[in-house]
Amino acid sequence: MEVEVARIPGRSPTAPPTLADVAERAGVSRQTVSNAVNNPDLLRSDTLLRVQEAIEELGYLPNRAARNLRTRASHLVGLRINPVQEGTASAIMDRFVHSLVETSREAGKHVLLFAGDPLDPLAGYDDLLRSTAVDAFVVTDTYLGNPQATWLGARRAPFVAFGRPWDNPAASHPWVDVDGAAGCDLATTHLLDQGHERVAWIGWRKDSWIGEDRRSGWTRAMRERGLATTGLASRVEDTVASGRGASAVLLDEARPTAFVCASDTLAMGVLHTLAERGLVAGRDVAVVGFDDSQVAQVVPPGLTSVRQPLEQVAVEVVKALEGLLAHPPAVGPGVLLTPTLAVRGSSSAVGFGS
Amino acid sequence: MEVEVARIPGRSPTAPPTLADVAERAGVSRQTVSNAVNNPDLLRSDTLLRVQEAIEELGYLPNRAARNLRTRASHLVGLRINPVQEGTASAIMDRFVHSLVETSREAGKHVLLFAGDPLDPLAGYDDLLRSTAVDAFVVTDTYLGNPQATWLGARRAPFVAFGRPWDNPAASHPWVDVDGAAGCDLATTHLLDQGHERVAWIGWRKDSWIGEDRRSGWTRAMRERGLATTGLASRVEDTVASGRGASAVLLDEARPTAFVCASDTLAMGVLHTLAERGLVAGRDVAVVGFDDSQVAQVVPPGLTSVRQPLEQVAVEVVKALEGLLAHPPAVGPGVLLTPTLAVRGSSSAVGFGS
DNA sequence: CTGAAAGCGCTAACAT
DNA sequence: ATGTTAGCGCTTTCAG
Repeated sequence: MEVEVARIPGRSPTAPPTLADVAERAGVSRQTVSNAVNNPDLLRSDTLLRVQEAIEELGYLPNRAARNLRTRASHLVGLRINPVQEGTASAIMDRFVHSLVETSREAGKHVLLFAGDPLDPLAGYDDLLRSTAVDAFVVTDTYLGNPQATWLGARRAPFVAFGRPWDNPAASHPWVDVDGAAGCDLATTHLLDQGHERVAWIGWRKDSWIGEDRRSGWTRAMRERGLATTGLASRVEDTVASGRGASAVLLDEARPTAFVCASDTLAMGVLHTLAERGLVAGRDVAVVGFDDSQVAQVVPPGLTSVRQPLEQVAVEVVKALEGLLAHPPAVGPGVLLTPTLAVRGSSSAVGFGS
Repeated sequence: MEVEVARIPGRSPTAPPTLADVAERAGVSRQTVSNAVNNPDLLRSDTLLRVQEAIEELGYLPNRAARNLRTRASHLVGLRINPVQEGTASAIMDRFVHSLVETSREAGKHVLLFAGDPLDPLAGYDDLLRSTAVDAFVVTDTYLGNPQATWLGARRAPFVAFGRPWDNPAASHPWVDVDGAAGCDLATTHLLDQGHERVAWIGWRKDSWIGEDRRSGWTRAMRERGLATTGLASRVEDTVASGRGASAVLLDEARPTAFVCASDTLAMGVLHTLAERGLVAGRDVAVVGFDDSQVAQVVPPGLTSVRQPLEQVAVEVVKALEGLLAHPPAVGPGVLLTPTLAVRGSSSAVGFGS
């Protein structure tokens, strides 16, 4: 296929134009072009215009590598991703990653992905840092406290955490998190408002900070109405099978009429139990999950679920990144966002019919 | 918090060591260090060892920006991601992205994410290309043919497509794809083997190449057994609601005992209809989806689904990228991989009970 | 407000 | 097998 390409005089037709090309075309020095791009207000308006025209005509865009070398910044943000957990519902990262990419672009940054060994929370960071491949990191897996924080802190690596520094509330790094307790309070209150009184909890084991936080929302909402929680809670692993098992036991022993779960995965386990017993979610027993995963959105009759405001999280994370990378660096306080509740058929009759 | 950091003599404690630092320490020239890193076989083994020791001691890693500038390569691969479709089941990208990141790392590349306007298949590519931010692209959304191919081709931008060049089978760019027809043949045959004879199809509208490909697998399998397909097929949009509506109509008018769907999203629609009518998936009516999404894995009683070998796809994509970026570039033929079937409760009694 | 000079850290080409 | 020279394209001094 033959294609028309604007030829840049004196250069290979495929080589992108450089600052020098633009300068020549506009009849100014290279520095002036650089200023036109980075500090337009330094130029007289007519020169500026002439340079901008030349830039336009040549389709000039600054060479990243050169700029990065000079400014010691890559405008890249590293994000570590873990393997997708098969058989799990919570695909929260998907939504977060997209929001982060979108928001980063508006801040002139791009997101660089790297893989992590799930067993080693530190793997992968070091190389990128030492090779100056990224300016900063977004750290997401802070569920086990975050060893990254102290480690990255020690290397003076700028990073923003999505997740609170559970093990060290006084930590000085910027973080953004979603209030899990508020979310579960919301979920529980929603169920109580529907007339439920025996609302069970299925959550994670006690060593999970996030799990305890979410659970506290359930406890709080129950206590607020003067309802007992004894015997209504279960702590298991985050798998469908565990949710299934826990809900079966709870139904037998505590006769709850509703379940609040620490994750959509667990909630799906409850739906399994209900299906097994010929019970209908939303009619016979109400169920609420956490994360508003795609699963929650499409499973019949729709799983009510706590939805994290990931778009907002991304905005705050990028804001924090910009502060962090500014001169001088500015670190604001942690940001705690409030989730919402996506109500569907599993917790209301509304989902039935149409 | 006070931290011990190895001080590099003569430099700011935070500045990473450079080639020159290593050279000085090892008592060789900078070029020799460069060779030690990039062409170790050029060095005498004892010098190599000495240099490697110095590298080790200083924790030296080449500065990416400098290397990129010099070699005119970023070792970055651009991948455009689209917003997560809410209310949809197919989260195939998640798995693919992770595989790609893993495989790329082994090839010394990283994945750079950028956002795309779903309405403009070309958006975002240009800037990255002209600013030399990436060496190549992985193009995934080839479902509408791929305008990117001709566009990127015209700019001499190296890219590998995940997806066939449907509109131009003779296209000369490298591509990797999964045989959708084979997948649906597999799914249909699986159902026929269970004794089903009236196997319905719910797929996409005719203008979707991928949809037609998948559908042809169903047709093929049915014909092979001498079964009629008339009245058993429906073409709708890829939403849960459409799958629900289509399955309701088909059940009323054609009395199928099984459904093969072009996506898990549509299959979930079928499950909705079954739930509405008090029918049990896998016992009363069999259902098979496509993509083996998380939804398929966790919905009761488990949705049988065609699983794309995304890890393999990633491997082939990276292989193609390496060929493309080699000197001279080597473009192999398109690679077509065969999916497998993840069998679950929705198409067999096996899923029941435990 | 604009231009000239220097150098970021690295590697390709050549010289030894 | 190792060292020397030059320069990738840009921005940060510093002069004019």
